[in-house]
Amino acid sequence: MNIYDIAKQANVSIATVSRVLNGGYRVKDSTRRRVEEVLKKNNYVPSAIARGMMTKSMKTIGIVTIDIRNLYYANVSHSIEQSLSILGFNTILCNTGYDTTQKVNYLKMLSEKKVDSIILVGSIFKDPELDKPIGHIAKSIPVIFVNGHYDLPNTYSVQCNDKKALHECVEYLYHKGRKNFLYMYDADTFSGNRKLAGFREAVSEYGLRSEICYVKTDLQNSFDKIQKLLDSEFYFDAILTSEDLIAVSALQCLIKNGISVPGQVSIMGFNNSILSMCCTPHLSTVDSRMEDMGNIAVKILHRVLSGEPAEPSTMIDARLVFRETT
Amino acid sequence: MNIYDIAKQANVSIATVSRVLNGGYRVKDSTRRRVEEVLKKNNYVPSAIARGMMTKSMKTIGIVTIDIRNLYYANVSHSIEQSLSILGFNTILCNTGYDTTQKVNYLKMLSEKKVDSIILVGSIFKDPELDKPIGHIAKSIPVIFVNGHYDLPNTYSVQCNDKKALHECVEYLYHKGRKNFLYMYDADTFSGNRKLAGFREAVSEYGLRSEICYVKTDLQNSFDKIQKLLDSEFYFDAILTSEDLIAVSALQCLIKNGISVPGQVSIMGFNNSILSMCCTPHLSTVDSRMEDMGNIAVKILHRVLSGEPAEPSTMIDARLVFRETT
DNA sequence: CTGTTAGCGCATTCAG
DNA sequence: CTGAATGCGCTAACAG
Repeated sequence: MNIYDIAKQANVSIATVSRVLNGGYRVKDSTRRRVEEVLKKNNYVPSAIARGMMTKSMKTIGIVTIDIRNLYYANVSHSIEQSLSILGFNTILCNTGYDTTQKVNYLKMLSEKKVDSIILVGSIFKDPELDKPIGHIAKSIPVIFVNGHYDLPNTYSVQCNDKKALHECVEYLYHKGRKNFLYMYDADTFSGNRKLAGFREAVSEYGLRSEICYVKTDLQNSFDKIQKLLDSEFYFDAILTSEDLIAVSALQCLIKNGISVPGQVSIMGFNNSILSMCCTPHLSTVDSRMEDMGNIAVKILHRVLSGEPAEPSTMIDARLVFRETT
Repeated sequence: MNIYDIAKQANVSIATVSRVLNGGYRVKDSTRRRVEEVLKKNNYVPSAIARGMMTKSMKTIGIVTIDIRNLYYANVSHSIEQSLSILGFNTILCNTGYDTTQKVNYLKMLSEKKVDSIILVGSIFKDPELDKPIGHIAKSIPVIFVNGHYDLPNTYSVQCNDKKALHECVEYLYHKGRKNFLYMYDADTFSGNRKLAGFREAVSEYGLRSEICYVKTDLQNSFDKIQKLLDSEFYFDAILTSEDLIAVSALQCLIKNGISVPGQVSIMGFNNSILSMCCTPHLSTVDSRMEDMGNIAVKILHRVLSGEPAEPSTMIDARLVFRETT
């Protein structure tokens, strides 16, 4: 069932059918109704792919993330997908994992499918192998980075001011009398690096003792690392993390060791995910405004696609949320 | 840059270019190499949409879920996406929410994009408005239900035996001496109904006192409901839920009220999500094998798409996992 | 307001 | 092994 069939049944030309399909302007009311009737009767569904052939657009965008099971990616992706859907776009989801080859491969698939844009959410590392593919793609379609940044033309980024947030966390706890800080992080992403930088900056600004510890995004691994630290000589009275999950694990470990939180040690997570409400005591954390990030990314994209000028880089502030672990 | 440009540069016809693009059979080694060189040099990317025009396939499937932020949907979707990616398919993600209109609209968009199949994960309710659209779609492409079921031709389902799982939970706690059961559920999905049925069946089989309570998938709402129940006359010593999140909330409420878990009350969640490990004590729960469900769904789909026969309906057993709340 | 025509970029006959 | 010709279903001029 295509427009030819419809045209025949309605006794019009395919051009007319196409017109009513696209808003029905410049077509007489009576014939439009006639065509619409035939359309309904046959349960006609236009082929977006034939349409895309002409318009050069399938009205779909690709979103590239590490792993949608991670609550941060899930939240941002959801917000992007919803905003996009309102604009009539569909979303191709790509879970690349941490492997560069995978990422390159996904980017290639998206290129072939002629997506209207690609949004990379937090999935970019300081990986030189990605420079070329991304640069190449940006030559034909806009590329948006959510919590990432590439200094390339036709590239836009929306970031959360993670650095400032970490700085403020340290500052807050310092004013509460904390002097020995542990920072646990799980990823070398752009965002991860900024958080780390914020921590380092603040810690040196206030002349604090500190330790930095890399862990996997995994409850057990974080737990073990904390336990090891507890058994070592490093004394800490404040733990900051790059992810709620890590903070939850740290919290559990401390409690198991009979350490009072926030009595002896303060803990803060990051992202304000549901996890922060599932542990006891409830976790203080940083609201990285995942939903806003997604919405803003789409707003920018929409502007770019409409040919309007758009900020190449926008940064929004996180918000500290204090609950029971500080 | 299209095959015409390539053909010209390589001094061959477009047919030859097309051949090397599709495996390079029936083309002399030397000319194939020549074409491949031109391909590389120009950084040629074939247009999946033009290809789709002929082949009637864009190599993409649609996955329809309620909300990817829900850990259950995220896990299943992730597993589907990954399996599909290996087969060369991309995935269009749709978060429909609970609104029927939205669902119908998404189904329409997917139809227009000519996806090779649609996988509905747990997103189907006993909603008669969906019968027609789904039935219509199934006429042209296979439709797979993950934790759902429609008795339509060209329709396949993979389900977790939720009913049996709930039955076993009750049975287990009964043998531990529990006699007063509370079941809290959050959704009227196919799966939700089966869980409820399993609970009812077991509770009546063992002659137990029981109460059933609907809550929103939301910490606060569950908490309030439990508190209200605590203040009422209904006494319970076992809580079963349709979702880990609800169980976590129940757990927190009991603890706040000074009730010992599992001393006085046992609690079990459902899904074995990361949430079950974030609370204290760790939640006993049901492993609904989210990853397996996704893999199986894709395996079935692959068979159907290859023209091989496939089971219209497959059911796998859940596994109870006992931690610290039972 | 409506119809005719020409592609979009590719896969696929069918000849050679 | 290779090329010429055709069509997938639609949009977009361009005429009328």
